[in-house]
Amino acid sequence: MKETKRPTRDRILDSAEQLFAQKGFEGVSVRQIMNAAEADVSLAYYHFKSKRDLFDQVMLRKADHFNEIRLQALDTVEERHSDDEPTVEEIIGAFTDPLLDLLAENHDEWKHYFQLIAQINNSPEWGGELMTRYFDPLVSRFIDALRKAMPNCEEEGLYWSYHFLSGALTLTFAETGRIDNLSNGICRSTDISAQRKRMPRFLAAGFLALSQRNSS
Amino acid sequence: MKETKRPTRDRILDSAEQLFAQKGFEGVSVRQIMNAAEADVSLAYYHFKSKRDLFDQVMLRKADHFNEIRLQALDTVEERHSDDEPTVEEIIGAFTDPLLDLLAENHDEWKHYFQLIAQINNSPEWGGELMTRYFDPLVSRFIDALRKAMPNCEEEGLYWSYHFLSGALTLTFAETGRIDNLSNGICRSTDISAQRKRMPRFLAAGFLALSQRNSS
DNA sequence: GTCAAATTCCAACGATCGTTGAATATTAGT
DNA sequence: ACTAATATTCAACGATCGTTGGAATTTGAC
Repeated sequence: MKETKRPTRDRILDSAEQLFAQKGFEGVSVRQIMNAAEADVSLAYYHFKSKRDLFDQVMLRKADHFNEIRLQALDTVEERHSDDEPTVEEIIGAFTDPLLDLLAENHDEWKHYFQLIAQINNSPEWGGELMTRYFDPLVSRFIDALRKAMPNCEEEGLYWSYHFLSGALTLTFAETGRIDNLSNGICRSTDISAQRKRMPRFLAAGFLALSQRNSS
Repeated sequence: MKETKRPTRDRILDSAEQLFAQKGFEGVSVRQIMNAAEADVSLAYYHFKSKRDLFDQVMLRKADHFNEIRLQALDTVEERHSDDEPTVEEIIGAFTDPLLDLLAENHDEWKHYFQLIAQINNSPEWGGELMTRYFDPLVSRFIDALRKAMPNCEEEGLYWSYHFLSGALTLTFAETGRIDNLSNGICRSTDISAQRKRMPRFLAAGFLALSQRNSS
């Protein structure tokens, strides 16, 4: 039986995604990436313009699908509530659950991309620019939906709530193993169902707590 | 008037802290650090054993103070409630407010250390180990306090709640400017008082939402 | 002022970095 | 089979990497 090999360009992107996610952009050399991809160093510069371009293509490759499934989930939620308003927890679930589904169903394929985003999001150098470029249109749609679900929420509270959500979500993606250490094995970084059960509820409660204008 | 210069070792640590925070460990060379510190390259290896040792000393330098002020804040809260139980929001406030105070009162001195921790916490390579090494004793004490304040909370929910807290907190520390972009200037990454007003309330609501054992 | 210790400067090491040009092999269209 | 485009290999470029040994200087105790 003939072994059909994965195209070189894809193998490079795969290796780059994994190594960038583990060591960061500067922590990995082009040679290491091409070693992992089992291809000559110079092929990196045949298929991509530069190391930075390779990095951008890694980000781009999955960003669309990343956004689409969440947009679909939001559409589904909104269609289901054609006459009334969806709950905050439902909206947040549409934001987080599709990603947790990806991880649960195809962990090997998505794990490193998620870890990459976790690092980007918390990088002072790239976090502001890259996250904005790749995910802001989607995020804005979700914030619109949340604003409708919490008409009394002040704008500032809405954005800070999303910010807290973003931090909680991306740290979960990072799968650093810290929660495993801290909890002495009670929790596991890779336990997707534990996350799905708790994250939307935790975050929805936070949103609602900031949605009530009050003095204190 | 004689200009008394900051000791070389401290200048190296200062520059290293800033550059590691901005570009990551591998993103900065020892030469760049020593240039910023206005000292010869080889002095890095007189005062420290290696680049990695320099990094560890940067982490260590402020970790103790980092932990102490929060431990004090927790003690104060517990003393204030010698007869009853402190609220979840008070405990979380003791965890976050001392840090926000540092940032508010001495932003230039602490900003980069906070950003460094934000990156470490989300790094698959170092997050698990380093955060555990430097902050776990303190975190365990806070989790103990939270467990007492929410006696019905299941252990797993408790740890996941802290995990979400940790992600929200560290992303806030990262000051990436993303919330500035997303909110069109309504929120600013550096607005400490906005964070202090919202973070404990948001997170306390999340904790409480997961503290009630229920079926769903 | 002397002398030893602590600190700084200078020059360089081998290794690895991102990147490139040109030669070679493979594929696809005719 | 011939050709043109696509893909891969090989060797190397200058720059920079982390690190070191040793000479020169500054400091502090007596």
